[in-house]
Amino acid sequence: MFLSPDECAREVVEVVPIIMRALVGEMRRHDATDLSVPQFATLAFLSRNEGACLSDAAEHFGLRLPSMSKMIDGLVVRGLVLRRINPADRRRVILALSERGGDALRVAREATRVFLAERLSRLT
Amino acid sequence: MFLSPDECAREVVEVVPIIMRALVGEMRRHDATDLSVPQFATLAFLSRNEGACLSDAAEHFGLRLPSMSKMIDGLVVRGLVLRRINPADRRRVILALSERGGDALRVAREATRVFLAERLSRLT
DNA sequence: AATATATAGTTAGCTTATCTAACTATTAGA
DNA sequence: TCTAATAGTTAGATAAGCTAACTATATATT
Repeated sequence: MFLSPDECAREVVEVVPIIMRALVGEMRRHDATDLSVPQFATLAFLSRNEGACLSDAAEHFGLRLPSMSKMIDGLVVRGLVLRRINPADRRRVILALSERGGDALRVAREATRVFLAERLSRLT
Repeated sequence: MFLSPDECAREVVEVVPIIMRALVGEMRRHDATDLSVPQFATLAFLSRNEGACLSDAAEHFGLRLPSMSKMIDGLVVRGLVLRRINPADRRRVILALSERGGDALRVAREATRVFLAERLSRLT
């Protein structure tokens, strides 16, 4: 049965955030890597976009530059992401996963896979 | 075509938050009522659960009591929600929409409906 | 070539939404 | 009656987003 626009709006605005919060909460409790969802997503983006600059990442996630900058900063401090200046355009930055970042991403992906598989198997 | 567990995990963890943020951002820019998504969801819950107590709401949203308490507090201060002590059990609280809260909810629902309808009509 | 404009990022400081820990007040149970 | 449990609040921390204002670099215009 199809949803009316009102019902659809209700679903999106009321239900999706609840699902997301539940997921985030569960992951916080179970994820061995101790990555937040945005951190996880950022590592995943960089693994598929080696050498992206900050603006690339910000645009991909629909974030403002300062937000993205802070996000990346946390990952750089933790040694998961490498940030160096682009010699061809010294305003720009070149981002890449470090070896530890790659490891963390693999662990987080596996943990997420296990978590979701377990959850999904409980649904009808 | 079905998604592999890894792909599914990627979708959920990377794509859903982006969609949510986009939605929240758009709504912030367009919504005449100036309600955040959690505030909107809280009003909607109360409109369907007149007289709920704080724990009911917290459980429904998967939040801790202090988080829910703060949330409600903001709405009470804005005059959108009424909070009074349950005379039958004076530990409990009885929550309800005020008249203004009902109005705000109607306006927000309509704004959301318009926004989503416009967005959805642009998808294939 | 010199100056003006545009772009890429960072810093500072604010807001919202979540959490835990510790507290108060009230009810229920031994 | 004294103790346990329950409902909610307060205090304080953290994460993730924002805007405004800044620096540094590159590009464009005279």
